[in-house]
Amino acid sequence: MKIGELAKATGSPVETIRFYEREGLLSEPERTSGNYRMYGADHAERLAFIRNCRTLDMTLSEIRKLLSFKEAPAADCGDVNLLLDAQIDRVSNCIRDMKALETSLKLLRTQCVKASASKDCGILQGLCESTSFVAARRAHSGRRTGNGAGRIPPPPPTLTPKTKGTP
Amino acid sequence: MKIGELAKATGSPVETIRFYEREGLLSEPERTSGNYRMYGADHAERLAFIRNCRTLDMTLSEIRKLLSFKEAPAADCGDVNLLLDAQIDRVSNCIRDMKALETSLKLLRTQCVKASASKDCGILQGLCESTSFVAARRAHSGRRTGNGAGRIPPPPPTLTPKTKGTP
DNA sequence: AGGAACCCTGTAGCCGCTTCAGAGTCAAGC
DNA sequence: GCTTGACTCTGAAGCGGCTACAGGGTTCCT
Repeated sequence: MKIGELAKATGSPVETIRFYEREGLLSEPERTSGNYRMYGADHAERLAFIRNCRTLDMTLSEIRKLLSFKEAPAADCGDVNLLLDAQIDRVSNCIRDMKALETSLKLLRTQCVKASASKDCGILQGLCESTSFVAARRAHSGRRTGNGAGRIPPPPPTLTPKTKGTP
Repeated sequence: MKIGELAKATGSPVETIRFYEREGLLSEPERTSGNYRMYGADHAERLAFIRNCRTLDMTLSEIRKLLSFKEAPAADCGDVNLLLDAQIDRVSNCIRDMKALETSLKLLRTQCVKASASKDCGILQGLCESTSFVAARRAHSGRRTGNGAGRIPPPPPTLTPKTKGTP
């Protein structure tokens, strides 16, 4: 099938399929005389696997690992379990953090029940101060070094104005 | 104070402060004769505001809006409430989705309790199929058009191999 | 005077796509 | 045969929110 058909069959955008090919997740398919990609059932299956993993929020590098396990059918699958456990951990932590965030937001929201002038708005004032509303969300969530485009979400700042000074 | 002092005072990396300046969230400060940025208390306050908002996972464009409300002290703050409500909504939806994800992952995890050969691993097999493990996580979470680097998290695929065919 | 610790600008990288520009291919209908 | 339109191709750039360099300049302390 052509790329558009594969796209329809799996529900993935065409561009994403080409992207996975560039990334080495999908092998390069045969081409027609007109240079169109032609896919078979094996490609569709592999793509479905990838999309399933993505739906479970795994990174592409994790998916790469899983695919390599799939390709070594005699190997020990213990690492698959580890990988999944790590993912479950990440998601659980994320839920915990998001709940704290929700609490902070709702608390902040109570500071201004009815519309008034901005200068009297308890929300804007709350956002100026440091401690109370934001306190819940600090530390934890093992900030994976490297980048910051937090999927699962950003573990951003730690905010606690230190009394300045150069020690 | 110099940028490093501001950084220490607010707990934000120096590079982030420069980044906010480039993005127009912080105004350009005065410079010393040696071209060093020199900040005052007003900058520190504004930066604290921004970091608080980021801690609450607001986007920079939302923060820009909030800052503009702050700067128009006579304006109606109803939109601040709306903005916060939208954020609360997003976070709540995210939590719901993440819980479904957690459920899927844990279900999948039960498919392989003890390490064996990859080819017999229930997890890898589960990831090949489409329905069961992944089913929880479909539709909803209003995929904001534009980009895909989902903060709060990605609303990825919809996977349901349609019976192919060109209708 | 020398060296450490800071600061500057500018650019590239992270993730997982998405979107675009500009061109080519192919099947159907006239 | 010729046009139309739907598809496909490549390559590069953009999103968000930073982070991390490289290659220099400035200040402060000894």
